Amino acid sequence: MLNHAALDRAFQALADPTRRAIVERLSHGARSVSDLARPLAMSLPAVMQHLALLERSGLVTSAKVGRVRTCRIEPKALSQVEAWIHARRAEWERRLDRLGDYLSELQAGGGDVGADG
Amino acid sequence: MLNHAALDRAFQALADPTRRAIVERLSHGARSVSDLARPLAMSLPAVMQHLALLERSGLVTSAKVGRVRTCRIEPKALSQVEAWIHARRAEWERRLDRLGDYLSELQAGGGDVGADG
DNA sequence: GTGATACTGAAGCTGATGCTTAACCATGCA
DNA sequence: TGCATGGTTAAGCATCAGCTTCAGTATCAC
Repeated sequence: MLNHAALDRAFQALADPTRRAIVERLSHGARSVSDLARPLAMSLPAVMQHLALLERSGLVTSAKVGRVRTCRIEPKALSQVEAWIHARRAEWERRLDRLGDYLSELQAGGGDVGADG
Repeated sequence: MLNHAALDRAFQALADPTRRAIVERLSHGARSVSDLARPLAMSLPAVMQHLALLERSGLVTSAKVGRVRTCRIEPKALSQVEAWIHARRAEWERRLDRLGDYLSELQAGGGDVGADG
């Protein structure tokens, strides 16, 4: 399980459109730093800063061979972010279901709801 | 489908720990503004700014009855963020699978890989 | 060794973000 | 009518995020 701080970094990493573009790109295959930088309208150091953040967040790993650093996605971190969102949505929908059930019951009985506030 | 800008706002909204705490809280049921603010170590206006951002992002909706504004989760927006992450992870894993298949084939044949860079 | 390529480090600028305080408005209630 | 409650607005401030440029270092090809 991703701890609080790590989840924090992961969400923060994904908040930036450039970094999401990088993740999207990397989902199609590992890429070198300058390869990732080429289509982006910014300097190489700027891209490196994004990559550093992605790596600190655990979403991306990289390894250097010779002078080329190759970056790739870390699917585990990605799936843990996914899990967090899913859990919140699932909990909400579970509640709605229970409320639905309760309201159905009431139709055959009587009383007060207390709703969902 | 969530457009680019909306997805952007949603990810940005979730980047902040306070806002994620609010979403987490709301997943257990709708809440009023001051109710949400109570456990948070900040002023009410600060919480309102977070809520405004969450609402602009589409993750949260709210309605005012009398003087009380009640906030609730918008599961659709949440699931679209979830979908984005899932798609990236799925794509990466699909690639890994194909690469695995290819490598298996090679073991029964011969040639060059071209790997995943 | 020389030059090109690929990346790295550091400093600095600018606008956005997250907060604060100090008002203020609207509703509920005695 | 007057006071408490719940929310809202506006202004200001400190910090941070994202970018730039400039100046490196390491590797590779010749």
